[in-house]
Amino acid sequence: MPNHRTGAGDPAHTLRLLWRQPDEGPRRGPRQGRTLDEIVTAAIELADAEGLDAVTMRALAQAVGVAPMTLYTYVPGKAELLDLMLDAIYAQMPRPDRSGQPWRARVAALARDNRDLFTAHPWAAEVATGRPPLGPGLMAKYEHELRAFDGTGLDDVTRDAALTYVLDFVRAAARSAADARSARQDSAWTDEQWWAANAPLLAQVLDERRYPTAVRVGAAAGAAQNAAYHPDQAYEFGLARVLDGLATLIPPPEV
Amino acid sequence: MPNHRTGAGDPAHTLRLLWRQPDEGPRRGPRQGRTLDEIVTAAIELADAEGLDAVTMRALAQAVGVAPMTLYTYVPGKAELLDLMLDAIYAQMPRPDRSGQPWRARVAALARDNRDLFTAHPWAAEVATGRPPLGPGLMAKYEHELRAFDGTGLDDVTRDAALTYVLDFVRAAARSAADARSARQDSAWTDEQWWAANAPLLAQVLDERRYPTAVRVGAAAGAAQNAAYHPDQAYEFGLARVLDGLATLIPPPEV
DNA sequence: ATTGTACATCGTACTGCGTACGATGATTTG
DNA sequence: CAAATCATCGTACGCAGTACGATGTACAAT
Repeated sequence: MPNHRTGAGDPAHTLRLLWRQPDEGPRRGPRQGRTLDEIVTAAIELADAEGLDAVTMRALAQAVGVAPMTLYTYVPGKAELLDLMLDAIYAQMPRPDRSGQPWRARVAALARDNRDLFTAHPWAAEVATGRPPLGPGLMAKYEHELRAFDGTGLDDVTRDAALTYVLDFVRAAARSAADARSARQDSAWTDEQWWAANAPLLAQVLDERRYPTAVRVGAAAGAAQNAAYHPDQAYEFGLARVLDGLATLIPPPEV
Repeated sequence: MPNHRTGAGDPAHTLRLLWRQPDEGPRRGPRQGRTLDEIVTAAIELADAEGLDAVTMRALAQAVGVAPMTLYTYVPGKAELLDLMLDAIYAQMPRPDRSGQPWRARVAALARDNRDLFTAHPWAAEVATGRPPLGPGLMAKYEHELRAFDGTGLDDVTRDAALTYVLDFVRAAARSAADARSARQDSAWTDEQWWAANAPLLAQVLDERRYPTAVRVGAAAGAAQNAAYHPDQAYEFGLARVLDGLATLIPPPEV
């Protein structure tokens, strides 16, 4: 699959699409038979159901009932479509008021909200957002998530760094889970079968005197997660570490 | 680019290649004109210089001076080639004895070693290793890195989880850096130009009353890193958090 | 020395991707 | 009603991984 990445299109055009600013001017010629939202929604559904690789311009065109090239009258190209998809799912995230809770609960909740996002839309974890889709969805998300650090005493720069740190952790965990998922789909082998196929051959070449710690710890870790990689355990362990790591920056509440 | 992933080939065949176990039996017919190591080395050099996307079977074949289809006599397919490439760069990593140092220094050093790996071979950060290349390189790496937690009192399962946590953090940081790098290469815009192109249009649509925190913090963060994303700062901040997070699991040394 | 077999090499071709280009026809403006 | 504009879409191009089969080489058996 291509390296999926946001912000790859013309910035001005992309921004106009994200904020749904129609070109003004006389509207001659036939009207468009679909809306931009219909296209974006169909693309998201396709990605949810079959993965980002399944979102080809031909497949998407078929899903909305037009010819492939017709899509290019709605969107300059696939790059801009990805920005629109991401901003749309950001916009749909829940944003409850959590101002009454302590910071640790608020940050844990923000992590959970993002984890849920990646559960509902696993493809989103694959997309590189170094140049983020600066649309209304991302803005609302950013505004809401920064609020999780209200009252922690962090300065603005550190607040942004802390949020980035939490989001990067959740994304990395989601990426691992998504990788495992797509490996399961694409490959003829399940994880269990794959490890089982490797084990006997590995035993032949693996010298326990050469790799004593690796063999012992690997066996223990393998047994603890049933031979297959268990993303949930890694997530829970990591989230606890993330919160503890942030706690050293934040003074405990006065009791 | 395809979703790069290790462990996608036949496990038995892949393992045999990783551990360089030649098929026995009578060797009839012409000898091969290249060695597997030559192929793998050329692929790594190509990836280092031009990125993983540049490692096409055609380009690699040209680099080693054979026809594209000839590569398939050395390697069953591109999937197995990736496993070989990764295990080879793992094997080359430095593994100094750090048993005299405190755990925090040892873990910081292991993070640095991995960061250096991804600096030398940025493409490695893009590869999903849910089904890792179980070759001599990975084994040596795993053995050495587990030793960083010697004397911390962590049980084997937690030790593995802690190592995974650190490695995932470094990989995620490297992936962001690699994304930024490839965005710079592929796009006609530099990061600075891209943000500069967005700023004025964004100012028009961005309502400060609607997103007060986002606008304030975003401006502060942007100023602190010169408008462009700065991976080094995020890495330093994150690594300190990672170590603090692990410290809550590990009793301080007796003085 | 000769022959048969196994194997390395490689040319051709298939499918599927994003999308450039240009023809067609529908709709609105003058 | 004519002209301008624009949505729609068929065709085609380059590039990816690699399946298939032809060609020729080097060793084993005779």
